[in-house]
Amino acid sequence: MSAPQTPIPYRLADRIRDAIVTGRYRPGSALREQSLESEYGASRGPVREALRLLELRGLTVHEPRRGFRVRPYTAHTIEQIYRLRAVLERHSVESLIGRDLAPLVARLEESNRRMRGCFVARDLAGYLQENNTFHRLILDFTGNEPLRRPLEMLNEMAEPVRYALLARRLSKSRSLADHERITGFLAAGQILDAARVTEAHILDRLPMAQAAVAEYCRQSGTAP
Amino acid sequence: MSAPQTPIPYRLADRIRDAIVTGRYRPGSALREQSLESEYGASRGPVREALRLLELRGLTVHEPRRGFRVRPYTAHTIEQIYRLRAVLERHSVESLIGRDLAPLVARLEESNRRMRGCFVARDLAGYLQENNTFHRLILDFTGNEPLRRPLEMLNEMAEPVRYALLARRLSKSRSLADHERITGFLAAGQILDAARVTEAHILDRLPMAQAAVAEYCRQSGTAP
DNA sequence: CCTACCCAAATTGTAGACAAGATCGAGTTG
DNA sequence: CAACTCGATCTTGTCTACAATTTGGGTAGG
Repeated sequence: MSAPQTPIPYRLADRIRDAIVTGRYRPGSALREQSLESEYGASRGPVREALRLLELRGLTVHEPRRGFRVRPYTAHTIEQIYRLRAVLERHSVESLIGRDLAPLVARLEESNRRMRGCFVARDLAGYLQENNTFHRLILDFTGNEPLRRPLEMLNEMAEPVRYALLARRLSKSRSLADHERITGFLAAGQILDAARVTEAHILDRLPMAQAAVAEYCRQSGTAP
Repeated sequence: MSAPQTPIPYRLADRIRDAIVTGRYRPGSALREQSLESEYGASRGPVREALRLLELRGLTVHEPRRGFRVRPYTAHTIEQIYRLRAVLERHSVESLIGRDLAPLVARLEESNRRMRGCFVARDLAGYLQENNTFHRLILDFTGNEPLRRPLEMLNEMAEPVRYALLARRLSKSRSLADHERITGFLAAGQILDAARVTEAHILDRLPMAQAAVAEYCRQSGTAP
């Protein structure tokens, strides 16, 4: 009768993720199993597993016998993440060549409408979420399974910085216009143009992200 | 006094990895904790962690309450993996722009010499390993940390197919010639040419990989 | 000031037990 | 005959407790 309950490590990973993204756990700081155990009321197994799940999502790093830490950042790292994301998102759009894009375009237009709604309502959280939805719709439609994990990883890695940006109210809405251009090109079957705009769409934000990363990083602890 | 030993899950993951790559565990087949426990003489904790480590390397997949399975493959998946690897390796070479490549070139030439040695000695295993070394040398030199995990993942995913190819003695040595061309371009500072050849170097092998994947896949178990 | 040793803290490994969910087959029903 | 239901059984999920290694840092001695 009750919905099949998702295992503790997954729910735990989401909660820890939020703490990382919102900056409560600083980049480079140690995540000690005992602390997390008592903080979240779970036992060792699930805690370790949650940390491994977060490693899979790019938010933690682990060194044997040294434990887990929040992934450390530098401005240079952020640049590498954004450039890589640009390349991969472009690749995902290019891989749409030869497909019937009508169903995808319909969903993208719907997403754009919702995003516009969030924009006029000043719902920044919803706006950001809809932004992620747009890119996820494309990725899902490609059906490119090997591409999913790397892209999700890079997106998660960039999420703390995006949150820092949000807190400063920067970058209010180049996104929506870009998304509408991309959707338009896809609707017209001009895939390569859509891919080019997608790449630029991501690279455009790099400067702001680099400005925000300084905010986000205080103690780095960039151990080799 | 004793050497600092690497934790059990890591050694265990390597052993299970070998069994997957060599085809002893078929793609899509279930990896049950109890079986692995008794087979390798470790207890459930380390076994579960080893399976998570392999998920991080792209060799296993996990569904909550259903357990771990060897990652299933299709010919289509292999194509996606190779195309993605081509894009990423190209990106890694392109990111060398503006660096002093002398130290890298020296190491690459050394690797090429070793590879030639393996070739004349008909040491196929060493040849394959040296092949991986070449690409790893470039990746390490870029210092692009966010790029490392995705590329290693895709490489590991392709490893079972590569092994199947090796078993059939196919594709004996376009690699060495390609590597020497790439090294030459890098030595001459022609990065973009090196990047182009790198991309082609990987895409060239796609047809053979697709031929081999049929060999490797017998029972797929491609559960949604 | 530097080195060697020692100790506290953290991670790692193991065992046992029970709960919760999934799998699969037998039996029943439409 | 097909589909569905109900359990028995297997597997994963979770917790507790204890032992073993290793790390990191502090202290004493040269």
